[in-house]
This record gives sequence, structure tokens and C-alpha cells, in this order.
Amino acid sequence: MGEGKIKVDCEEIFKKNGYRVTLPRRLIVQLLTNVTGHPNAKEIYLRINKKHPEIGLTTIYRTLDLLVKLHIINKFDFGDGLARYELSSICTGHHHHIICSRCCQIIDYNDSFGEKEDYIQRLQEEISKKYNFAISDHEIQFYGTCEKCYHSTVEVGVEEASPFSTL
Amino acid sequence: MGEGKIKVDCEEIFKKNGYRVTLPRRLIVQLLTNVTGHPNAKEIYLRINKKHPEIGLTTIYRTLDLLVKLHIINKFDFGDGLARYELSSICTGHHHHIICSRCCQIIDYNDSFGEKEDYIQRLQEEISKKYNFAISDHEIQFYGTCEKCYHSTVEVGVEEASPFSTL
DNA sequence: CTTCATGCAAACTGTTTGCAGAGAC
DNA sequence: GTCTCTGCAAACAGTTTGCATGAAG
Repeated sequence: MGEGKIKVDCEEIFKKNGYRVTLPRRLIVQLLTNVTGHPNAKEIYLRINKKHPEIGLTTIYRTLDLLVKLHIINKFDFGDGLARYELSSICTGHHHHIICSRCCQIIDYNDSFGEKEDYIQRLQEEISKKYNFAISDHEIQFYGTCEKCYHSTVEVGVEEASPFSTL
Repeated sequence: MGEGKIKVDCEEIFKKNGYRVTLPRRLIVQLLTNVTGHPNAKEIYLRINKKHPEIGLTTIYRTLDLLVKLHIINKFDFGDGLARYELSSICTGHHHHIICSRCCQIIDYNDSFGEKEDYIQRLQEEISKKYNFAISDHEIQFYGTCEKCYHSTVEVGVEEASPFSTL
């Protein structure tokens, strides 16, 4: 995909901000560029570890922190207590998340209705004025039940259908 | 405020789902009803601890889990790795969050533009159809810089502010 | 050659669990 | 009286930190 392009951008960003371009940094950006989903630190570590067992988990964390700081990636917690990561909109364009409260499946939602940007734009301006906030980004999450979970549940107890359930 | 009403509701919810109504449970619901902001478990513990030092942190966690399970409260992580809680929309009506990326201040945003519900409603239906999702809830978060942080930064280091706002 | 980045191990911190005793119904 | 809830302490898991070594520029 846009791997080449993104990689170049990131190296520029590293350099422009006084950070060195190193193997772990390139690998992690590359992984996040090619992966689908929202891996957590350990998942990233395990995948990189296959080909580069010399790279430690600590480096993964430090690199992820750096990438967040440089706005290259976003950090999320969808409710399971794990920090999850994905390329930021700088690289991918806006998209949002649809999360199944039961199986914790996360779907990226990327359709852009023409009206949407208008609406969010206006909302952003309103809020910006009212609260004196320089808004730079937004997220929308939809919570619900995916088809599979919906059908696999004969009786939907109150307890089962909970968003953010960490059990 | 709506404390009485909410409390009654919650006790009903406890009972209907086979849970007992206990002091810690009532205290925690009451606290979350009256507090502004999005306290984490420890903050809740400390506040309750003042008057009820016999109630332990474990109970706080277990009660919060229960309340989430019963949809009485929502659990969030705004990026600092702490689980934070607030009454769910069942009790408070929809609202969303504006988060300062620097000082982590969180503002509840509650204005409802008439068009908004329409828009979200339509979006929800679209998504519901397209992804076969039974959507039950949504969240919107705006990220940015609050007035104070914005002005308190004489020199905006690259790392602090997004130098990549050329989206 | 200087300075930043890394790896390891150990520390930290928020959260969860096992178990015996206390409390709700 | 029964069965759930609670408190304590100890275990866990994800993440961070200190320090010596290694690599980037």
C-alpha cells in the first residue's frame, strides 16, 4: 500500500524533530502501516520478535510513546485496559470505530458522507468558540452488538450486553 | 439534584438482576451522581474512605465493574492509562468529551444542536445496515489544547503541539 | 567522537483473585 | 439461615525506569 510513502514521511518527521532513524522505529512504523486492526504493545512486540528477537518490549513501548508524541499514531483504550495503537489520520485519513461490546471486535468505519465533514466541522467550530479550545482531532465510537454475537445469544441478559465489559 | 431518582433506579436495577443493595454500592452510585468530572477508582476510594474507612479499594473495583455491567456507569480511558467512570446516558442523557491533550483536562460537552441527533441517527442507521451491527450507544471525543495550555506555552516545542497540522 | 537509543532487569502501579468472615434478604 | 458481598493480602499484568552497552550521525 502506501507503505513507501508513509515510511518516508516518518523518517522525515523523526529527523526534523531531532530523533534518529533506527531499525526498531522503522520496523514498528512499517508494521503499523501494514497491519489491519489495533494491536497492543505486546502484539507488536511478538510480531517483531519473530524476525528480530533482539528487539525488546521496552523499546516497543518507548517507540510507541514517541510515535504518539509525533502524532504518527494514535493510542486507544477500547475498554479492556490495554493500550492499542493505529496509524493516525495523518497517514490514513479520518475513520472511526465500531466496537462489539461482547466479543470486543473492532471495525474501522471509513465511509464519508458528504454531510458528515460539514457537520463535524460546524460542531468543532461551535465547541472551539464556546470552550476556547483549539481542537485538532476527534474520534467517534459506536458501541453495540455484532451480528455473530447477536445471533449466538438466545437470551440477552442485562449483564452480557454491557459495553466496556472487562470480564 | 436527580440524586433521589437515580438512586431509586439503581436499587431497582440491582434487585431486578439479583444483586443485593449494600452500603458500598449505594455510596458509589451516590458519589458518581453528585460528582462532576470523571474520577478513577482511586479517587472514588479516597473520597469514600473519608467517611467510610472500612470500605476497601477492592470493593470499589468490584462495584464499578458491576455498575458497568448493569449499564449504570460508563468506563473510559482518555489516554492516561487509568480507567475513569461516569454515570451512563441512562442517568444523564447523552454528552461527549473535549479533552486537552496537554493537561488532560476533560470537559463534558452537552449542547444538543437539533441537527445533531438527526445526523447521528442517520449515521447510526447506515452503519447498522452496512455492518450488521445492533448499535446501542456512541461516543464522540474532541482532542485539542485548552486555552490555558495554549497560552502558557511560550515556545511550542514540536513535541507539545502538533507540527503536522498540515493534514 | 558525541549523543541518543537500546536491552535487560527490576521497580511501579492499577487491577484482579482467593479465602474467611460479615451482612443482606 | 442461606448465599452474596466485603476486606485483606497477595498475585498479576501492563508499563516505566536506571544503567551500562551499542549504534546513528
